Amino acid sequence: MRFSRGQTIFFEGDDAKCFFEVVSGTVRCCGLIQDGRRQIHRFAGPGELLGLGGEKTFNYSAEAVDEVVVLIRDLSSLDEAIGCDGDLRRKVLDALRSELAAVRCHTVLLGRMNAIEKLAAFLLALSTRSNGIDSLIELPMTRIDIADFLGLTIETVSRKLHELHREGVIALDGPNRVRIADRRRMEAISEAA
Amino acid sequence: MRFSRGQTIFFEGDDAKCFFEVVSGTVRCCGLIQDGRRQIHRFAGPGELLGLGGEKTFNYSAEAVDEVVVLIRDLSSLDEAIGCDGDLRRKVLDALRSELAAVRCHTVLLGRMNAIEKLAAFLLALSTRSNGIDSLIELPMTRIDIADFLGLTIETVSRKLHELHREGVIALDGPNRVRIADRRRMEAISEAA
DNA sequence: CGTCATCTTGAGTACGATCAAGAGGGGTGG
DNA sequence: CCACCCCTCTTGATCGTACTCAAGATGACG
Repeated sequence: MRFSRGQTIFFEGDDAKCFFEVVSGTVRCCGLIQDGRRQIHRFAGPGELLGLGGEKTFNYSAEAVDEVVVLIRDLSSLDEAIGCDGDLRRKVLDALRSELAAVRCHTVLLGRMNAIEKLAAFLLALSTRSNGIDSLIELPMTRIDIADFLGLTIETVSRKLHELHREGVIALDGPNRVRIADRRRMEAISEAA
Repeated sequence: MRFSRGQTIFFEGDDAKCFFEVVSGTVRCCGLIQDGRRQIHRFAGPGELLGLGGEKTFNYSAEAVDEVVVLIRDLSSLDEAIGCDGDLRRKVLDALRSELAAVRCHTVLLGRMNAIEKLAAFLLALSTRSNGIDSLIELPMTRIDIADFLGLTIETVSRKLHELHREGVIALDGPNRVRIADRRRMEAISEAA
């Protein structure tokens, strides 16, 4: 199943009849408060599973950040299937556990880091997730997405990005491309646990 | 197994050989950054499971907030046991899912609420969790714990608590006892999704 | 009664938000 | 091909909330 930039994959509150596996592209998972404030919990990339939260309805919304392809799987029979199929069981449990670990890490970032530490930690996480070796980072998401992920405003994201640039820690090649120039300093700034 | 106020149940980084079920008392689960800043992910009460994160080592620390009794369970055989035992499977999956839902909710609070909204949401959650009906809330944890849970400082927690009191939304009966005087206003303040 | 830890309160500061304006870039249509 | 529009991003000025630093109050315990 294919979704294009900005399309919603599922809404918070929808009946959770199925779960999803991201094949390509990036998905943002977000929660809202009534006056429109938004908090993105997670950017999900290829291989990651969505919608395992597992109550009757989804408790967050999922939207396509760019061109996204997902597999749709039936959720109703998952619990029993987990019992039978060891591989599936491991896959689902691993997905839940790594999501839990990631969101705990994110919690520390949101509650206890300042703006520049948040940015540095975010960029480093993207770097290790996508390229592994290369220091070039593609940002498929807009400043709004980054801000809503880090608990900041778009202006602060922009300012701190350029501050990192002025200090020689990163190079900016257009708004959506960043290169880590000084990984050591970057890690020092985001001294996360 | 019994722990008293302030004792550590397990450390971040310890080998995760077992998991825990809280029998009585309150446990705080927290992550740290190197300079000592702390973020509490969760307060776990009776019936809740700890340590299901499931990597080789724990990725957070658990400490007793007050007098705590926990059951210790072997983790090594859990994956297979989940395959055999449907009740256990449901219990573990439910625990993972509700923890995930709670931490997502917490993420919105940390990233997108201001101090007074955080306090109101925190007190309401405590109220529904413990008493259900009664509006009296016991706070087993100190201001430091509350601050580290909400991503605030102890001074701000104290100030905002007294602000809610001045406005007639809550009554304060000593530092560790709060009564919700005007639940409607409370919910309006914490208009969480 | 004294000590220690926790909590409260005040004054000043700083960080990030808000408000506002302008720059860049891509797409569409004339 | 250029002009225009729209959307995103950047940059500046000001403001406000929560933090920091500091001192005092409260309560538990020996």
